[in-house]
Amino acid sequence: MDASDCVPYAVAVFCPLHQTFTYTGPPGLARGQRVRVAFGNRQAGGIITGSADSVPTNLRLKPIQQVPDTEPLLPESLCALAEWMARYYHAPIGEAYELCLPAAARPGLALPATRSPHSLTLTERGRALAPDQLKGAKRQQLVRQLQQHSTLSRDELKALDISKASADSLVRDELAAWQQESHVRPRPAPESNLTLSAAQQSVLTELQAGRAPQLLLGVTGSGKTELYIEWCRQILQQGRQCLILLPEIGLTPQMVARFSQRLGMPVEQLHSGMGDAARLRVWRDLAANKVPLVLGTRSSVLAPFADLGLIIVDEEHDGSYKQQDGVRYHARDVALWRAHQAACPILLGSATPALETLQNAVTGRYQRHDLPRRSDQGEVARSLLDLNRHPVAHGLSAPLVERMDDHLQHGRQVMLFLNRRGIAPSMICEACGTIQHCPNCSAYVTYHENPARLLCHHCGWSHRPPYPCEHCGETRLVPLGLGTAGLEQYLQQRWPDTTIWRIDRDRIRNQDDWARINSEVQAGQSGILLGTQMLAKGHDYPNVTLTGILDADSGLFSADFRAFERTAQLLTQVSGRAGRRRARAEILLQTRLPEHPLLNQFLRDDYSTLAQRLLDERQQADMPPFSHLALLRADHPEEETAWGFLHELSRILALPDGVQAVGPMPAMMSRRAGQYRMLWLLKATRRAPLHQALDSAVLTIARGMKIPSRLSWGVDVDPIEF
DNA sequence: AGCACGCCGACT
DNA sequence: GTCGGCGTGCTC
Repeated sequence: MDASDCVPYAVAVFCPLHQTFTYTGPPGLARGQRVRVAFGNRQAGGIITGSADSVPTNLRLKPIQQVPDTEPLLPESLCALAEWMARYYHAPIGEAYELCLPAAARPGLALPATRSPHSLTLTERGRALAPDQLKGAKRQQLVRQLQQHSTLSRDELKALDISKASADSLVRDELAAWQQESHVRPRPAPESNLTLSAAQQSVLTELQAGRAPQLLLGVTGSGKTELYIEWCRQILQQGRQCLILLPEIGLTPQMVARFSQRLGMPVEQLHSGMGDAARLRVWRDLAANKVPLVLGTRSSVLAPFADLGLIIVDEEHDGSYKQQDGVRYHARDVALWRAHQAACPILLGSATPALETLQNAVTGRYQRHDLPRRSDQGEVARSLLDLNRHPVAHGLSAPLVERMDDHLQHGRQVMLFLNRRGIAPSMICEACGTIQHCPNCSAYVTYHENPARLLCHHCGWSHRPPYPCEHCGETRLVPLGLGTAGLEQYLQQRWPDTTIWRIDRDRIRNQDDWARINSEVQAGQSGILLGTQMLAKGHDYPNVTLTGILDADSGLFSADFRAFERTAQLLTQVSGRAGRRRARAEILLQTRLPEHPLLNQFLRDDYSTLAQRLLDERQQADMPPFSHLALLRADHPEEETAWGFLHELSRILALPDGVQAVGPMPAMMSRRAGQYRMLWLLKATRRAPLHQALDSAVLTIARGMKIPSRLSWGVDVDPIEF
């Protein structure tokens, strides 16, 4: 092609800069097409955002090096999403676009052909067979499943706990065959194989008629999931696509199995554990409208749905929806934007909605629906145990131990909840009394047994004892406080014949561990569950009749204004695990502050009432959702440099009316992985002036300020961590 | 973010 | 004399 035929294009280059770059290329390239360009003295991937309207005349434009695809890979809906994210989150434009592509597509090079995975289907003989004639329980189960679902993918087989060996044995007998998954879009079974309760049916009817974003308030096990599935079935039957967002730990294989069983069709998932190739396949099939439903974690809200018909955000209050590095987006808020753009319904589900969400329901921006508890759920009695008035050993007060004995003797399960924030197994020096810090972070180290190690949960630093005290150098460090590991030892010793399930990050590394322990506990054998925050995300535990919250106070003293909200959610969620289908369940909260208003309100009020009171306090204090926050962040190996950078910015920047600033000040975790973190907090009642302030801050930094070397900075809109 | 250019300290 | 420390500046 003659160079004179070339036309200028605006390209979002994948680098952290707040601007597009102009390149020349052959005419006819479209917005959303991938390119590879020479950038400085290296190559980089990018996306064409449009033709360049004002061509800079003073510089020589470089030509686009490669155009790997003939069509735009990024559909218009995702281009619009990237543009909106860059604007709303004040993120570099290239990073926003890059985030919308699967990792395999980011270098701007030709993509490998993706092969769809194999799935199992019955042969003519297999379809005619009565499963009972077959030998082998697994084989029978598999044939039954296949007769119900027609095909099962490898993932679904795994979810049903059927090995490849059992499948292969059917294939050998010519009852089933592996086939390349067809390119026809799976369809749900037309009729549900379960009946909704009257309450569920009436809420579903309301939901389907709703227009605005909708909030579904219902405890775990109130039947939210069945509602989700039945609504999805309706949307899928119209030939449209559904997105189900789940928190990080919530994406269990059981959830996938439940959806695919009830819908009678395979469903796809997207989560961090998947490889680039698998992700790319789902991504492309979504764009081609060959995948009708996705269950996914945070980043799946950025997937290229061709015809989005419904978005459901389960556990919408969950913190794992907020990305904490790079483009700091909130998947729930992005989901709201996408639903608006696609003009499709969106449902936020939670037993403990975020205060922001509840307030939107109060003002009528969202429609609220309450799903009542199931009638077979028993009463729950909540009470406080004053730790000042009872003897305590290993974190357990005498009355709690007594109640535990009683419940265990009756063959019930007991759940103990330990908030890591409160009772951390830190290391104290016997010689001088210093509690040991991580050498890289402003956090205490924690102590782990088996193998014995000091380690930092924030940067991964670890050291084998003996370790010299950071203050006096003596090697006389002993564990202080109580972690789950230490408590587990004690429980085992005190109740030697009782099963103890430990549920924390050390014991549960992946979805399989999580699924296994959940089904073990659900089997109902008497025992003690001991766990941290993860318990709040557990499933129904019908045989748990006693819940002990060992440190109800922890979290009450955090400087974070969301501390009470999070505590109320945590206490409600943990309490919600227990006492289903049992006449009476007990929840005991151990506290040193028996007069604390939040704890006392928790005893008598439900979450909605409690949350309304917290909202009133937020209004008094002019905090979110009654005002809006944004952070400017600076990280640097030297505290002074990080502070100086933000201070300089605060000096130069003229803030619009209605925007207040706080700081610069150290972040709550002021040092992490050897970097000091400083924050400059902006607050405003209305969003417009806040965004105006952020725009000029970004412009000032990018154009006018010299940025010290090794300094990293960024913006966090609607921050949840300070 | 990368990457080169450039200007001062201890090494074969 | 140079190898390399990282401060500074730039990327169409």
